[in-house]
Amino acid sequence: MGRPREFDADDALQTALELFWRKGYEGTSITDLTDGMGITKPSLYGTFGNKEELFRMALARYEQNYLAFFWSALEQPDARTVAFDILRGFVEAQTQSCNPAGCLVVNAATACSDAALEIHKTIVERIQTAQKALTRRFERAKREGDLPADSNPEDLARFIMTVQQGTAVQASNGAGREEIYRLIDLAMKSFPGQN
Amino acid sequence: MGRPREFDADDALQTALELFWRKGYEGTSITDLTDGMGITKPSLYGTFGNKEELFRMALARYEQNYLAFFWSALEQPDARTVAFDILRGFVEAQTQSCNPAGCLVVNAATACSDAALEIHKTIVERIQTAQKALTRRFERAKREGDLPADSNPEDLARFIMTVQQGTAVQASNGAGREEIYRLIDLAMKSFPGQN
DNA sequence: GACGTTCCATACCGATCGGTATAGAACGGC
DNA sequence: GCCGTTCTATACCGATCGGTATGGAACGTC
Repeated sequence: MGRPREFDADDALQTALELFWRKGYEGTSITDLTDGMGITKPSLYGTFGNKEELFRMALARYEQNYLAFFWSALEQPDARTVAFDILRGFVEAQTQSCNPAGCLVVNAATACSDAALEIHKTIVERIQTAQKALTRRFERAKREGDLPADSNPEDLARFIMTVQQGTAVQASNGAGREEIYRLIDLAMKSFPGQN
Repeated sequence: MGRPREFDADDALQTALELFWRKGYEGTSITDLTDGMGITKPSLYGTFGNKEELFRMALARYEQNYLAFFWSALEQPDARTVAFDILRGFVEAQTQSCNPAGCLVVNAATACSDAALEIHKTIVERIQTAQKALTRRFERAKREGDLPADSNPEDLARFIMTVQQGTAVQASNGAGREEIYRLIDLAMKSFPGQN
């Protein structure tokens, strides 16, 4: 039924993801995308809807391929391991030499034009969702006696997310993986638990 | 000698600064600028050169008005006070209710289009300059016995900068001043010195 | 009051933005 | 071989991008 498409939609989406990752949502033009993906504009619009929908698909792929560790880290037995695994996982995702440095989500989380407000809103929601999930996990840890009674789960979750966001900026600006590993070792000294 | 300009260049620059701060370099169009500043395009180009030069002037003003505390904090007597004053100063600048949330520099430090590469390079240089100055200050502190002999000044400086960059993202995404104050109190537990 | 100078208002520039209409090429089903 | 369908190629759309040419209005100087 009909002419088969001459490109692999999955490969094309991966390419779009890497372009958005490296250049941001607004910094990536349709021409950048079609050139990189090796397809024409009607193919892009026919397959992915429009630029915003394409970005959302790329974001979903990014979360699935590069941020999935976050949700499994939540299942670690104690709060300190949860926190450390999350930070290590983020750093790995942000400093793979075969991928753009930094984090697609953080890159899209700061200033943006009026035209990109909807995308920005989605990004902020995603961050809040993760931060809330981490807060819930730390609340559980506190109930389980895993975190001290005087600790504040919300503050601890915000701290971990903040360090992650800071490392994303550092990675975008050229910091290496080993340096950032030392950084999170240092940051973990603020976290309650085995000193 | 000639007709006097009908607007205050300083006010106009302040408005441009706030627009760039809120919407980013690429997200702010010339029309956004002229509308906000209440001037016409020839006036903008006659007074400020072009968009890139205007941004650089706005950046200089930003550093002067909102980041000057950084350089005076370096003169505090001990490393811990230096670090704490820097973090507090950043949070104050990023969470003033009369100004856009977040940090102009961090907003411009992540992903960007090819067209903005020069701006991005300048921003990264600025961050590196500050980070290096902080490293030098911590090296001095180590020599003075103010930091432990086994501490790594470069890592400590990177840590402070990373927390600052993370708080900028948090502020951009709506975190309040008090929450971020608690955050940096927590972060300072990783820093060598009194408890 | 004419003059050179500077600024402002309008209209315009080529290029690019995101997005689409049209037409032809490549397939499966009959 | 013909048909309906789905893809691709090209050309095009209005809007906006950053930036400028032109012409008149407002000044200080003489």
